[in-house]
This record gives sequence, C-alpha cells and structure tokens, in this order.
Amino acid sequence: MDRIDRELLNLLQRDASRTNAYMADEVGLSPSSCLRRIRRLRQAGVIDRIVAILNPAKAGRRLRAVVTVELRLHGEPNTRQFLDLAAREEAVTQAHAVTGEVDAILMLRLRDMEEYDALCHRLFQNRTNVARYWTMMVIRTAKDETAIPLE
Amino acid sequence: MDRIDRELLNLLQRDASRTNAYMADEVGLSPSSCLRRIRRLRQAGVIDRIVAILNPAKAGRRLRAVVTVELRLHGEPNTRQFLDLAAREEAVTQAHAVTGEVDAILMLRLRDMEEYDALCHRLFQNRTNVARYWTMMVIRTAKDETAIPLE
DNA sequence: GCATCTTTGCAATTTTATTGCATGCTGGAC
DNA sequence: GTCCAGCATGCAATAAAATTGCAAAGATGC
Repeated sequence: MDRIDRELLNLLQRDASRTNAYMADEVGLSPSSCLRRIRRLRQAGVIDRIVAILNPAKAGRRLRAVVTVELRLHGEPNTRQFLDLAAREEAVTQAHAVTGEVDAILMLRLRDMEEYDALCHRLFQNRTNVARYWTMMVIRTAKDETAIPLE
Repeated sequence: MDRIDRELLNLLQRDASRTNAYMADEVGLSPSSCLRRIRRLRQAGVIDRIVAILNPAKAGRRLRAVVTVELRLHGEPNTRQFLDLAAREEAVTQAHAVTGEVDAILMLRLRDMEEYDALCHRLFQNRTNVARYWTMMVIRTAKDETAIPLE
C-alpha cells in the first residue's frame, strides 16, 4: 500500500467507470502495471466491490430518516437479534449497535410516510424488544460520501 | 423506467464490475440494447456514479461514529453554516439537517480517538454554533447498504 | 388502421483489458 | 559495497469487451 495504491483507490472511490489506461496515465504507470495493482487491491479485499450509486430522487426514495432505538433488554444477544430483524428490512440501509443513551441506530430510505408507518409497526411494536425510539427525518443533506478518506 | 431498467439498476447497485454481455443475458436483452439502456440511465442521472467501495478496516478507518448536534441558534442560515463547516471535514461522511430533538446529525469515519478528539475541537468548541452534542460510537454494523431499494 | 418515433438484434468495428516475457528495481545477507 | 532473490514494471501481442450503423420489430398517438 504505497502512494500509488492510495492514488488509485482515491480515483476508484470517486469514479470507477474510467478506463484502466486513463488511470494508469493519471498515476504514471503503464496500463498493465496499473491493472495488476487494481487486481491485487481487489483480491486483497481492500476494494470490497464496485457499485452504481443511484440518484435517490430519481429512483423514487425521496425520504430519508435516522432512528435511534432503546431496547428493553440490553446486552449482546438481544441487540443482535434486533439488528438482524432490522437488517432484513429493505428500507433500512444501515443498522448499527452503538454506545451512548441508545442501543441501536438505523438509517432509512423511504418512499413515503406510509412506508415509515408500516416499518415502525413491524420493528417497534409490541412483540419486539424496543423500549423507545426517536425518529429524525432528514430535512437536507449537505454531504453524502461513500469514499473513505485515505491519508 | 420499466421492469428491465429496474433489473439493470439492481444488478448495477450490487456489482457494477460485471460485463455488459453478462447483464444483457441476465435481463434477457442483446448486449447492444442493454448498453444503450445503461447509457440512457446514466445520462438521465438515475445512475449518479460508479464507485469502488473499500473495506474500511483494510483502509485504516476502523472507527465509526454517529453524532447528533443541537445548535445554539436554530433556523436555516445557522444550520446551513454548521453543515457546510462539517461537510468540509474529511472524517465526516454524511451531514444532515434533521427534525426532532437535535438539529443535525453527522456520520463519522475515524482512524482513532485522537482524530475524534481533534474533530470535536474544530467542530464543537467555543466559536462554533453548537449548544450540545451526543456521540454514539458504532460497536457493530449489521447492515451497510449503498443500494436503494427499487420496487 | 396508419404514420411516426423508439427500441431491438445482428454483425462489423473500435476500444479496452489481459497476458507472456524480458528488464529493472528493491531490500536483505554477508 | 556486492550479490542474490523476489517483485514490480513496460512492451507488444492477444483476447475480450464495448460501441456503432443499419434494418427490422415494436410501441405510441391520432
């Protein structure tokens, strides 16, 4: 993982649709060397995957929300069980166990409030292990970056 | 945006590194038709970009945190100012204005607690418009999906 | 039902990725 | 400092993939 690898990763994190020749030129390598480095980074698992990022507005998922969740029964197996339940939901894009006043935090992508309502019923009502939850609807997003900063 | 477009988008959201011929076969189209659809989806902005998703652990950003922020002065211009400040930070991967008990929420990717400490000083200390903030360190991530669910 | 505009598949062409191989560089042992 | 082993590199050839023109099929509006 030298300087060139980091440059390549940064390029790929911004736009992975460019040709190998372009990126080779960008980092000052021959196409073959560049390709072999990228392949190595993939096989080593540094690059997890290459994906298309959609425009949420044009894909019909306009609403975004963050939900913090306090569980009734805390501790590992209970938290895990709740997270697994949440992870199965399409609208849940991220599900984390966290430190602090709450036990878990969910990021949602919703079509409308109807979907939110239905989701709440499935995840937070009676039978589940949820004591309380707080929903924050996203008003405006100033930054939304998939790239991980490399030193 | 018919069934085939949605299938293509779903394929691309999971793995955009496959060949056009493979995806054409997957959705039952000829390579040329498939390519033209994908190009159209890109030009229409439905596909925003194609990016590499790195493995955070192997890229040296092991810590993840969610920070909720209550501002001293609420309202549009103040919120915007804070978000813009936060967005300029490398470690901030997401910055949202939200409804609820707090005004903003930040998602962080950190190398270590030292970086967290430095970030807090820059974003939350004295001169800034922050009244209080609550940090939730991510213990475990059960789901972390970039794909947007398409009906 | 007809004319028009769009999408499709095929085949040819162009571009891009991939590989073998010889060379050069790097770091460690002595 | 010198030698050696192990990699990374660039070049050129090859294989694979993307891209385009064109004619036919399909959808849309009147």
